[in-house]
Amino acid sequence: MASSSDKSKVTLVDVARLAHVSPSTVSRVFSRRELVADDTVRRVMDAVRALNYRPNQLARNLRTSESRIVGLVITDIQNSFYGAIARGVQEAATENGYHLMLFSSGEDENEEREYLDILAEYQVQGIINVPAANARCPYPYPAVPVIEVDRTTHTPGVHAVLTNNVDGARAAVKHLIERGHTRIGVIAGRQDITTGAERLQGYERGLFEHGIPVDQQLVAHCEHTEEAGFASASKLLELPAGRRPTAIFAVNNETTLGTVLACRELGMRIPSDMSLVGFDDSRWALLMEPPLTVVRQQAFELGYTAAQVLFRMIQSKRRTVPSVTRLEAELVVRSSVVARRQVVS
Amino acid sequence: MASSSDKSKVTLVDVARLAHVSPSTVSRVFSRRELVADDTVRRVMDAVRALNYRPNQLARNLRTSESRIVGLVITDIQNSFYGAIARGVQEAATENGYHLMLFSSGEDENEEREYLDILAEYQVQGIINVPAANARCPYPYPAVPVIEVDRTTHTPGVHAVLTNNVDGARAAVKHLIERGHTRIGVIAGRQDITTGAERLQGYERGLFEHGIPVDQQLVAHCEHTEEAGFASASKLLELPAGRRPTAIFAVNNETTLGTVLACRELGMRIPSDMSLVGFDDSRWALLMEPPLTVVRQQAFELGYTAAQVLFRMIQSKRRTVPSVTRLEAELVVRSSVVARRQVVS
DNA sequence: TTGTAAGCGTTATCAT
DNA sequence: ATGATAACGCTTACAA
Repeated sequence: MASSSDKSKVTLVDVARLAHVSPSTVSRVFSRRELVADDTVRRVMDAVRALNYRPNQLARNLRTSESRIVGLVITDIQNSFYGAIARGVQEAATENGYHLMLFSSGEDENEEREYLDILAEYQVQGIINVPAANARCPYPYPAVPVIEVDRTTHTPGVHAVLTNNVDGARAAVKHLIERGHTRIGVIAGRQDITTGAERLQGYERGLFEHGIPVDQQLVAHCEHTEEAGFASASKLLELPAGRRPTAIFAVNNETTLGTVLACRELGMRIPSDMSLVGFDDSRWALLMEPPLTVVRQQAFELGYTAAQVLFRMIQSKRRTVPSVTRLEAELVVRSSVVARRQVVS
Repeated sequence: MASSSDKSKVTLVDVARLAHVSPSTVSRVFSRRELVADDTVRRVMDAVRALNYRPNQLARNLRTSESRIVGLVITDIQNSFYGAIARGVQEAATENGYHLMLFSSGEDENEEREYLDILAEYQVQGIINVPAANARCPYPYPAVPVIEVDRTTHTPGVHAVLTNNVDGARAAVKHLIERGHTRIGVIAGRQDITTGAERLQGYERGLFEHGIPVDQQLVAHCEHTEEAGFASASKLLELPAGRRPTAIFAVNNETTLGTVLACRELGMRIPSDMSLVGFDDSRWALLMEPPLTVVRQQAFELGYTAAQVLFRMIQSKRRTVPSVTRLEAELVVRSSVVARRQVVS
């Protein structure tokens, strides 16, 4: 069992001493082994094993100024959508020999700012960020590349990997209209979050393309939370019969959840009393009764792609021209939309 | 706008030069400000702002050997149960001025081992780990404190924060029995994962307490995944009528999901054709039709508590006596269990 | 109250 | 192929 339970940290120098070589040789064994004689490598590695030596990355990184850490700041780690993004980022990071420092900002721009600061102080080599609403003057660190994912602040020079929200929302609205709905409510989210804004835009465009005017009474703005979605949906559902929507489009998974709960609370059946299309797929969308029709984002790919873009930036030192990647969203038709006898206007 | 877009890193020395003080003074302004004259502090802070200086944590930590990083290794970041644990850990970490390095092992003991190595190399001050199945000789780093969460390897000397799985499972079985079920199937998970083992044990004890013998035909072992749960549940559901269970208890959220899908696939209605109790609550359990009766774990608290224990260890240098904390699980009765006409045996 | 100097554990440069 | 030596950016005795 040797000395494997040594309390004190064992360093390069200890290994060097035991192997009867200089510290530089030990270092070379780890970085550029081909420059070291086979026999010496063996001796060094024996010592490494004997002492159970592991290089101190802090020291190594200080010297090389390569932390091999990337930062990920999301708004809510408990939302499975962001969980999937995180998994995508982690997979790409691992593939590239990087590691992940993770923060969840809770949609608070100050917290977010603080986390970005901390990441910079830890000399991360890149940051992937889901910018919180309102995130103002965003990136104080021209030295570290930042990729925005899911949402964007439109900061000049910043890369972004986003969903094609406009087309996703249009597809949802088109589906609803084709099934005979004309009074379509929308839980529109926040307009200072690009996903909310773009999805509302897609909603409006979808209506416009079918010659249906936007009725502001059917547009409910709210926080991107289950509670806010519940409240907003309730308002729509409590409209008098003639002005009440026959269908609702909710722009993210939290508000969709709130909408389902609101329907349940008011005793409205989906889809017979109210049709519903959500944004973001999830297990409960499938297991719900009826299974929910949704616009599915490529969550994992969002994270994975963002990380890819980041590593490409890191590799090719020079500032690449900022790109915006849009991943397509896909309408998944299940059973939460009823076909209405169409009254052609 | 000054020189805020400097490309090259600005260091303590730059600040010192600009403020006409020594590096140590600048350092003291950041660590022990009360030792520095007010006037000097002002001059230094002016320089800090002018240069947009941020301390290099890598260097600082190398010097102090305090990385202020804790590692978290979970098995699946996309599982909302572990997402909640991660959130708990992050919250506690932030409260204590620590930061989180996150890895998701995918239930692979080799990956897990690699991540633990990496964390050690980054000089993390503690590790919170959901040990993967089979994780053999677990912690090679007596120098860094490890807390196991959710599951334990029973390694001597390691702290653990776990759910009271036995009682949770007993409560589920008791509930089923009280509703008249005697043929209760169990999707038992893996026995080399303590959660699986303990929940099966709770199942057996629950039966025993009511004088019902364990029928091995009703015990299905499987991976902790949706697919495996689906397969195992299908086998149970396809048993000939007389030997088929009237109710199923599934030991985690993934296998519960698989079980629901299996029922759906075979056209069996819950609860009229088959009653079901799951382990782990989630949004879909609530939204399902019928809403699912589950044993709810305190996921967030699991993570938060584990981190608390860890920070207590870090603070009080000396090796504390290893503790096992058990958090209670709570039966949440919804509508997935039907009451049967009881045939008293 | 402030400055000097040594050193944390590595790697890079230059010799040999 | 290997070794001496000087950094990397910071903290901390110790001195002044």
